[in-house]
Amino acid sequence: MLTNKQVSEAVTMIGEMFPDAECELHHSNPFELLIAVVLSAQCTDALVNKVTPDLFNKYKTPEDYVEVSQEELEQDIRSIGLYRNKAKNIKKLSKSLIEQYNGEVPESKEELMELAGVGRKTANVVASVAFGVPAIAVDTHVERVSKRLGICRWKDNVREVENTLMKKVPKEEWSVTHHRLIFFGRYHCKAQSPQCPVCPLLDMCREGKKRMKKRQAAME
DNA sequence: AACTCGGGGCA
DNA sequence: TGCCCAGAGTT
Repeated sequence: MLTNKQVSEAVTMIGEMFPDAECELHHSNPFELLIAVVLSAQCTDALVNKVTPDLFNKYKTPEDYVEVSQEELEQDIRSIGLYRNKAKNIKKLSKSLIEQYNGEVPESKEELMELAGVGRKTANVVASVAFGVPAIAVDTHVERVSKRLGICRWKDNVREVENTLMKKVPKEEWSVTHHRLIFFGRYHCKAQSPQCPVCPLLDMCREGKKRMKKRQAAME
């Protein structure tokens, strides 16, 4: 397991690899971000960014989503997949916003997680990106790189990965940490093709060293 | 813990 | 054309 000092070194090095790591979803306010992150479940941000310009041009407020028919909303987000669930969740979530929060997006992770279609990851992204709440969103990228590097244990569940990251990274760096780990996982430490031979973190990476050793053995 | 929802993108 | 992508809800 990496020490706190090693984790902080790793995060710094990843920061140098991705100096402008930040939320890639198009949005201009907390409500749009919330919708974009809900839509992004189980699909790529790039795909979500293809539908949001038209979507946000058509729907400005929670009322707009409540008033539209389920079928019409489904058609508007059809290309991202899982569209029936997502359309249903967005209508339900919009209704909750109107009834419980005067049409505004709540700022706490706990309140966000009560909303339809909003789980741990989505709540953390919205809270941290839109409201500056300290949080580390653990998606599959963050989970994978945390396990490969040895920040946490292989058998840890999402909650444990999140807790370990929060323990090992100073609170004021949580938001940069989660964006950097996401970029690192998405573009470099990819699920099927980690770029170990050219990785600046190889020396401290548990999985990377194992893979390189295997590679070496295969060469001989 | 396992299962379901799903079309886009790439090889 | 088949595999990979990537969370939340339900049972």
